[in-house]
Amino acid sequence: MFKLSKKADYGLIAVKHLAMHRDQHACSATEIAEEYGISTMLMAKVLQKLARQRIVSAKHGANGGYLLAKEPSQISALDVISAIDGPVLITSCVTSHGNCGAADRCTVREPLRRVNESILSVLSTVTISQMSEEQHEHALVELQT
Amino acid sequence: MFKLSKKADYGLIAVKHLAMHRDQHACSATEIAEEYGISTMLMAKVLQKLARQRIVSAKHGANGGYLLAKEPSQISALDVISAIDGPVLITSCVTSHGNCGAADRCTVREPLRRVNESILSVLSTVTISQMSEEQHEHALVELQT
DNA sequence: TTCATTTGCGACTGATTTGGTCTGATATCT
DNA sequence: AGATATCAGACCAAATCAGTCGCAAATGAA
Repeated sequence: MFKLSKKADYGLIAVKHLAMHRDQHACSATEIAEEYGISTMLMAKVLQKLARQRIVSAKHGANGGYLLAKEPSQISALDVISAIDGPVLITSCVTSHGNCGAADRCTVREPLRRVNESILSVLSTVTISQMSEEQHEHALVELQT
Repeated sequence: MFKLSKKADYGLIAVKHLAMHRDQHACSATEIAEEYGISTMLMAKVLQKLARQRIVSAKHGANGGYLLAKEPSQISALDVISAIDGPVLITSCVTSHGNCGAADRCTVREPLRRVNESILSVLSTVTISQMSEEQHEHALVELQT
């Protein structure tokens, strides 16, 4: 129903946390999870996915944990969300390979594809550094109607 | 995972169908469902929700069916989607009444609220009449960063 | 070297959501 | 009266999601 998964939500929280604590020690999954009252196990799983996509870098061992792998301004909300939940597709039809079987008859496919791209555009415009700022400027995103 | 429900998808198909057949006879749920290879029962249910939100108007009885209740240019994709699936909220935290319990600690709440509004803006900018056109202009949507 | 700490990964379970069906009622036209 | 539609809600099965567990591998410190 057009909702972010909790995992993606937690991912954004974690990445923002790392952005705010950068140049300090690496943050362990446990540390982050406890700070926000999230299950340790689940936060660990989320951070693993972020690490696999090279959004954060992991450090094993005692006093290990996670660090941002890029500048906060180079990480978009879309990066985080799709690292955790896979590609953002508002309909199942939009996929490259599989289609909904009624693709030939389906008249909303193409309009929805454009809506999808607008949403991708919104999500990729929002960066972690923007999410960490107090002040908020305005930007314009091209909507392909 | 940020996907439109199938019901919302079917709703858009149905409304677009009605837009293309306006000034003709009323279209029954069965007629629309068969044209696109969708379960009749399910399409009926979708149309009922659209009727309850006054997006389409229903006509009972033989030769009855549904007609658009407004001009296609006055119906947005958001209207259709939220009529079927309820309000579009990308996180559960964003709700008016309930919050996620960790609201005070949650640092992504406010940024996500702005992303949510940008998405609402995208969806409300796309109208059924636009979805029926072949030619597509470009519009600008303000993104609140 | 040994041990505690921490990430990495896959399997698993339970809860929630969603897709889809069925039944019965009500309205309307012929 | 009878055929055709919508209306409403209960209902079920399948898919998805949240969250847990166990075990392996890497690393740092005593």
